[in-house]
Amino acid sequence: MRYIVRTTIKDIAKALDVNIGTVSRALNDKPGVSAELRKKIMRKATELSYRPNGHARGLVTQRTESIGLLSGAETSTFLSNPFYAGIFAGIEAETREHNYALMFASATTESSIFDGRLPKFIVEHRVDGLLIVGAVDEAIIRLLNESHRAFVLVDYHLPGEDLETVVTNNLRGGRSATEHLLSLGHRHIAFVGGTPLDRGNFHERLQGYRDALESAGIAYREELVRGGQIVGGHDAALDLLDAHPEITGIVACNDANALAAIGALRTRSLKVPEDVSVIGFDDIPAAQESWPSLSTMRVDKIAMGRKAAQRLLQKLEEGEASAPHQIVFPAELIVRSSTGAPRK
Amino acid sequence: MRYIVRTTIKDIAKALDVNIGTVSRALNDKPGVSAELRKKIMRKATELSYRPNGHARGLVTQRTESIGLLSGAETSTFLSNPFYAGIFAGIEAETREHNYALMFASATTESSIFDGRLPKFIVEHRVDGLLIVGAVDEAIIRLLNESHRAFVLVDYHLPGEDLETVVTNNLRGGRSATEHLLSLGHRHIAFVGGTPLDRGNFHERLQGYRDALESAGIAYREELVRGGQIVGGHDAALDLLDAHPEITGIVACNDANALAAIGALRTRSLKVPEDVSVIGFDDIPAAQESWPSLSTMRVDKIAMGRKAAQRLLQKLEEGEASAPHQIVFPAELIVRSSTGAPRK
DNA sequence: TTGTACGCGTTATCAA
DNA sequence: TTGATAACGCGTACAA
Repeated sequence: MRYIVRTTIKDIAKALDVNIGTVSRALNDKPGVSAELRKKIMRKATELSYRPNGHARGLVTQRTESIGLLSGAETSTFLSNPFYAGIFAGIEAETREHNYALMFASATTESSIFDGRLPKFIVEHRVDGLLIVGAVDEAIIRLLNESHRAFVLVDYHLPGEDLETVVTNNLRGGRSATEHLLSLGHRHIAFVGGTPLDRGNFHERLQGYRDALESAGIAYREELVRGGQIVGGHDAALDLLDAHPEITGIVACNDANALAAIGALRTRSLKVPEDVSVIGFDDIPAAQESWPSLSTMRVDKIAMGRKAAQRLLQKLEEGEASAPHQIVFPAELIVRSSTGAPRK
Repeated sequence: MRYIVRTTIKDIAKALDVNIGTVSRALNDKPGVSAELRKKIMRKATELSYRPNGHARGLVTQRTESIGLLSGAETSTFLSNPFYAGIFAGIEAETREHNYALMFASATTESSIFDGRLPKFIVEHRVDGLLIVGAVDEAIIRLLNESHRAFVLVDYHLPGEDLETVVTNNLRGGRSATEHLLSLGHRHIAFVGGTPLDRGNFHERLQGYRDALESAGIAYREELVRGGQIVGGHDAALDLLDAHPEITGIVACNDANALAAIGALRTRSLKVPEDVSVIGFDDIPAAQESWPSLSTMRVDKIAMGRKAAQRLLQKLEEGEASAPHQIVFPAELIVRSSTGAPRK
């Protein structure tokens, strides 16, 4: 479906009676063109509203000047997660500022590593590099790595592998969240939500929770920990509260689960924070808008996205020489109204 | 940054001692190749893990087999709007299933129509067509239309223009929402939220509200209508409630504003729905998860996104001949627990 | 400083 | 059915 004949460097060359090589050099700011002629060419280019043809250029330069964002989760899940949405926004901003185009696709686990199921833009090399956000199939990452494709993992890492990553300091964050409750005087603190809980981000946050308890001289009680999906956060909290009425504080694996837990407390007519304090993780927009507003560990999602994109673009410039960085973003304690002193 | 020499049809041709033309035909399922040779070529292709080069192909076919998603809002605003996120997901699904790649960019108003500020993939014709989601600068739409680019407007339309659009039936939806409250016995019904309110979706929903009142023989009172941003939905509702304590029902321009209004009611210690009923619009995930769960007008966002992508792809196939469709999706009343009979 | 010409990988047209 | 070859638009090494 093409109606319009686009102008090419050939047209410009013809109009000015110069050679296409000269036009190409002028347009690309390359040396070897007199200032005068260069100006004339530029003027003619805008006059004819010339736009470079990405295909032709890519064919010779072997570069696309676009990068791909690969989601580890199903698209709707990915986008409806405010954490990932923030990272996406950061990536988009940085990408645009560097005049790269951005492609999007999701690589769900079912899609396996068979090429046909991998996003088209990866298979067909239509991007110079990849930003992989969230947990994707290890096999895919290995495949990409072995075929020397440039990529950066965001909010995910393969323990023990020396890959380019941008992640949150979950361990310290989980610890800080717990310490906040401890400092308020809480002693019976539960941990809710998170799947999986035996590895990944939530595991690290849980580990931070354990560390904080230990440092405070409080025994870790496995029965005060309940994993589960977001909606399950509600049920998990109900279970816990019914079985362990001594609980006065809850550390949630993320804000969504924290909000679900607050819903559960409401079901039991328990007040937040008078009866039970709740702290989340991520600082999604809803944390501020909810009632009561949610104390949480803030992660600068935009900055993470931007940083990841920066690293990728740098990698693309430096080429193979570039040594992998592992960048860790801190989580900052934000105290709002869902946490307070424990009930007497 | 290329480390690997990709195999081309030339390699396959050489390996099998046939001509590249033959290889091309075989690989593209074109006639003119013996079944036997075709099979041999296919086998060799997988053996050498051949991947077509999009640039080379695009250069000759003038097609990219990718489409662009253009957001009318700033990326973070766009993504954090569950309505748009749903549409995005629908678009992505449909696009992937048709084996098209998807590019993303936002066209905020400040970016004006100067080419340099338009997303790269549009300027450089790196997509075959565009899905424009939400309100973008009219000048951009005109520009695209005049240059005969293929595009579909989603959740937006230019009144009076015969463009390809996929929108929600806001008028009827606003009417249904209001009628729901009327049928419960409410007589003092306010309308909150929405910017702008003098045009676009929210205007149409407001119009539906007016129509419903009129049909019920209830005078429209301008003082019961308050526009405003989402966060402002809270303040708008507070204003209204303080000035007009007779209000027993609220129609919100969308779910986000409805939830904000509920927050406002809580601030005034008014119960939902016992004291005041609230109904939203869109049926975002939070509508179901909130407390009380929100009655709303459901819009099938995924289906809208899919439909829009379908139309675009069809347009691309049919070419100029394709007459613009204006597709209108209904909004379905979902009754949850935020609406009930008015207080006595 | 400017021009020439080749090649990037593919499709398509024509001839064999 | 198969082969040869000319585009497609651009960048660039080399020649002038």
